[in-house]
Amino acid sequence: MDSLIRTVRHFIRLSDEEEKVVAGLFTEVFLRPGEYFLEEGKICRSVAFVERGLVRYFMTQDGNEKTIYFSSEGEFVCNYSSYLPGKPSEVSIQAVEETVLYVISKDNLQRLYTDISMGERFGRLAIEQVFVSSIEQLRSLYTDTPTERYQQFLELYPGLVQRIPQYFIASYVGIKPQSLSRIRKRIAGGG
Amino acid sequence: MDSLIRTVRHFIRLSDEEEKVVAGLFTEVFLRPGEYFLEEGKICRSVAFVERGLVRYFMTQDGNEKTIYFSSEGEFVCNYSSYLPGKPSEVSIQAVEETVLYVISKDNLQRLYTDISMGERFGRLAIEQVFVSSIEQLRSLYTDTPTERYQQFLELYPGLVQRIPQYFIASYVGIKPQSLSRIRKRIAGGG
DNA sequence: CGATTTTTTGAATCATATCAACGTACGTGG
DNA sequence: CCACGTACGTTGATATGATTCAAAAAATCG
Repeated sequence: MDSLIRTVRHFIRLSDEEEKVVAGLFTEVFLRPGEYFLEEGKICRSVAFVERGLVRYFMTQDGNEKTIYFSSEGEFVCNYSSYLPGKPSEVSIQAVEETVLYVISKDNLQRLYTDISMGERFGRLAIEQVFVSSIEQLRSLYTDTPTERYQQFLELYPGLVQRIPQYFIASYVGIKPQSLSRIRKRIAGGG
Repeated sequence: MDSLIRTVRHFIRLSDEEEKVVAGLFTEVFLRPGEYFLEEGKICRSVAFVERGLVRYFMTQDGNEKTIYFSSEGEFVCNYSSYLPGKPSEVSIQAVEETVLYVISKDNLQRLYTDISMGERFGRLAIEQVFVSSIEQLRSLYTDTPTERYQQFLELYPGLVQRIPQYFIASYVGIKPQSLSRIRKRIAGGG
């Protein structure tokens, strides 16, 4: 739980006693590639911290999947659109590779907010961080070309291209696999 | 300040005394159409609540503006990508019509967090709400066509089409004004 | 009313989508 | 160890929809 506690400490001060409380609120969950943290139609009732590995968020539309987001080491995982209002989720969250999560239930997160002295502050700062990264993704969708977005993906998740199917990346970039294939060819060739 | 206090009360309990404190932390700001809450390149140092009117977020790219977001009555306005890390803003926030804002400085917001008993909770809940709407916009960009997004805009901001230039809406939808004009023609015609 | 801004329209162009076929890699079972 | 099936990636031809450039029409403002 080291990296989780370190992350909490990055946001707020924790007494040694509180550290134990926090650690006790999370449970370790192992996911093999393809296993789910959240399935479409179900209500998201927990938040997770990625200790190791990678997950993707995807939606099913007209029979095929659209990957819209990735979360990797050190990031928090949750579909807040389902978790916060308690509505059935429109997206699934699935492990892309061998993944270790520290999962906290809604009830336990409430306890963290109330029992830890700076708990609410932690909640606010953590969500602010996730929020800023989603704004950046929005900006990129508005202003960057698919080619640029693919290259940014390469920088953001180095080494990942080799490990995951290209059609995950294609839909994250906002295009079809065939088009990504052509873009890659163009990049490799003339520039 | 009624609607602001009502919104705060929607999230947390406020004593009568705290209500006065909160009201004292905000200042009323009037903006005429075209005036700015935040200009590109400057650091966003406050958060605002829209009492009346409408603002747009836009970026300048290759000489022309791209509107990426609107905030209207009852919503909080801030470029968190600038406000939170204290970096120069890449976007401007501008009044589209006659707008009344209640503005709170970063310092005063900190006071709200610390001096109001459930202040941190309010901060968390308020940003959660904004966050969920940005996720919805992301989802829409990934899965909806420009035509669908335009129709959703009509539903989301009814009556606004008549009051603001179409090229604001076009870039919000993610297309050029000429294309929106053609889409509108298609919708008006065959369906 | 005249000037300026915004919207519409047309024609040509560009990029991605689509449909379909083929190539390649991987893993399983014979 | 090889043959086969499946999943993934590439490629080609064509279609679709948005973009671009340009100009005209319509709306807005002083």
